[in-house]
Amino acid sequence: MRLISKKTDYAIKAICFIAEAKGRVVSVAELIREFDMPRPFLRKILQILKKSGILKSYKGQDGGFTLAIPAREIFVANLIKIFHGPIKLSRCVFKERLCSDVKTCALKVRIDTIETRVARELQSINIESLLK
Amino acid sequence: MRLISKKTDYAIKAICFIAEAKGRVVSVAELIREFDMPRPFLRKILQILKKSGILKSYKGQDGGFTLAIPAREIFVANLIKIFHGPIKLSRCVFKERLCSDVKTCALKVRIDTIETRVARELQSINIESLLK
DNA sequence: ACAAAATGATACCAATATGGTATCATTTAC
DNA sequence: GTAAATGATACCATATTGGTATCATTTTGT
Repeated sequence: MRLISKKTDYAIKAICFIAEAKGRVVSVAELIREFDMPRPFLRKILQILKKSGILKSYKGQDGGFTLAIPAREIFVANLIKIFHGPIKLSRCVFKERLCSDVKTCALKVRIDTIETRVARELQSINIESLLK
Repeated sequence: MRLISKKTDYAIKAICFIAEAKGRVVSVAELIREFDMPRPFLRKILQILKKSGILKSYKGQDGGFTLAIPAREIFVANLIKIFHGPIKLSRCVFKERLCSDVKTCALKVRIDTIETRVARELQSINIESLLK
């Protein structure tokens, strides 16, 4: 029951570092010199971020990554979604046999409220606000 | 990344039903007649709830369960904690090498704020409010 | 041309959490 | 004494998470 997994955590740190490089291409080698992350795992994460349009990549010697979009437009909620899908704090109980059950629905309404609020807050945290 | 797992879900439904029985001893047989839950799984859940002091149990024929404490004093947050441990939305990054990292801490503060709020809300939902 | 250094793609593996099953022991009511 | 209930415990299946390994491709520098 974690909002921030290793993947998200590594991704945030790497993106912050790349953002601070201000357009200079940053390689995985440089990132693992800076952070304590397993190289192949980080590579996989960066590849996913590239496919998701968060990073741009450059192959070949002196290759690496830059931001594909401004740091201000990258939100923590986006990253969580990329690695773990939509934020769903409770399963959809409506598919169950007893979906009309008052107890379940009364609870679902309240969990949904919490969920919406959490999602909104995560959507409000962008990478730019984590820099410096 | 679910707040309400199957265990918690089944537990809540079962506790609500037992609460509505108003002191009458309720057996597993009766519960699975009412709800669509796997018998051995539910048994395990109820045993844990008994050990946790939420339910009282009665062995032997005509045995079963009653509430050990009033429905008003059983909170959803308690149940989540029983089955999944303390609600921790982010891992403790302070143990990591780069714990003094500004980015990480800036994020941690914000995640912690969300976490505290979620925990408080879950702590405010008691079983009594889900009855009828 | 070629080697080095980088990412791209992909397959695989280990640990953990979750959801669930099965079995036997013990207790109690009739 | 038997049936019906919980107590205890061991086991299993699946999904998720975290991580490794390998080879292909691209680019730079000589």
